[in-house]
Amino acid sequence: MLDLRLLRAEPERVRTELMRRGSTDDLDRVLELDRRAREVRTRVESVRAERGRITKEIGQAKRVGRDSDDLQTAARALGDALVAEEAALREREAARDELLLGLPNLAEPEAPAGGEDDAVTVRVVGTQPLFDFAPKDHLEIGLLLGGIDMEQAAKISGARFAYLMGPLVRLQIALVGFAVDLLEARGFTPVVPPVLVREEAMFGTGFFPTDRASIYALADDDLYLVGTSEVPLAGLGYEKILDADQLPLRYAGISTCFRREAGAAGRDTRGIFRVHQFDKIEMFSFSDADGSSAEHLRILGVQEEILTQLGLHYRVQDIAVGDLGASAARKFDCEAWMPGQDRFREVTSCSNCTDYQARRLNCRIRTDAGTRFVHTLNGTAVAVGRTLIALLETHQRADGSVSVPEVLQRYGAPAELELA
RNA sequence: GGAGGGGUGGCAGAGCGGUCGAAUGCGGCGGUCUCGAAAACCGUUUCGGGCUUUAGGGUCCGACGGGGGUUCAAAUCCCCCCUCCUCCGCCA
Repeated sequence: MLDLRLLRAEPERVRTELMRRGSTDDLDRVLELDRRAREVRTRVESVRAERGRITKEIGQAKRVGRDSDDLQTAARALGDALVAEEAALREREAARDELLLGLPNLAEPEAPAGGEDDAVTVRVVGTQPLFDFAPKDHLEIGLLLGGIDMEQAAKISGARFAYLMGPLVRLQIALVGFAVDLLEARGFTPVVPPVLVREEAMFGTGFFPTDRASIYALADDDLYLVGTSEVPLAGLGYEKILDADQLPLRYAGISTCFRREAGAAGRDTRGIFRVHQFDKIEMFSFSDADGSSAEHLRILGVQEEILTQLGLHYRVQDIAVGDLGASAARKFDCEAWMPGQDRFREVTSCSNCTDYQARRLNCRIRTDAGTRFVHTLNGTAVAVGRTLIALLETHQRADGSVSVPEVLQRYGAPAELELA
């Protein structure tokens, strides 16, 4: 959520900023609704003040045993007059807030202009793996290894589900162990969070109302399956005033993630690249306003460290403003080379949400000048499914067997994955 | 799932229709005292919002888990929800 006071004080600046992201329609309506809401609020509050004065007088009269019927009549009249005004106030403020909630965050000035196709490549790391045979894609390899069964998953759960089996489970466990060790060494406290959350958490992180269609909802309970542990990790700061001295607070969430993939019909239908359920380790930081850009780069650094240690060829993309999620002010994606697709595909993503989520979550620190919203940041450490794809395809051999990076062997993975 | 008891400021804890944004204690901050410190003593100490302001403030409204209701008036009475605790049942 944007700062309403900023909208009032510098509407032109906000308009220019929102123009970069392609949407200014609601801004003027928010300002107009706000003006109208405050108009009523001023009236309502002065009537309430008047009634309060009379009510106090009644109390005094009662104590002395004096008659107060006239005062009571006057107070009742004021109260009756308030009913309609208060309803109007609620209505106008609700209308204003609903639109305000839908406005996206202001982008960092450095974020590239444009949309989906306008991401700027920051750097390319490693070299493209070369094969003296036609490289297979991860599904072929997975089948040869006996590590993936999607046909049977389709029968019991539907499209975009998979059984991960045998050697790939070993690989996942090693990946998780490796990542948790590295993250803890970088100051991130490991967390296994709730994956079912209330709608407040979804609003607080900005997934509602914008991305409601991508979230699974339970039919019989008012709970939602998280699409990322970013949601419950952000929830650690919900309605809280944090200790400023303890920032940045860093957490690494380990969870299964659930996504409906509505609107992605027909896209990436092969294999486990885009599925409804996957496991992910996610970094999340609560930072102060001054430190968030540095924290963002720090998170990106950890992501690159992981990809490098896994022996993957990747590039870093600076995402253009038009392609940012509602909460993000700046976003970097790491795209790993996937030989089976012969191109770079997203494996991690990290966003600086500045104070946008914090304002919705009401997560603050106390300063000499009062309370201030923190900044929140999130970034993928390991998205298991997509990382497996990159690993299998990058380290494959002609017969379909796969060599395993040394770091993962240290965490219990076999030196190579043999054909089933 | 059943029965009962709680949710009040950073924490503990009183208040149970009006003078209560809230006693008291602890903690925090400022000061007195001291060479310095401790102790003692004095003062101060919630958050959100409207209006206003020569920018330090002034003024008013709202908030006692959340929402609704009764009343001239609700922390206090009634209803619903959330949540914590105790006991019973069930369970990895």
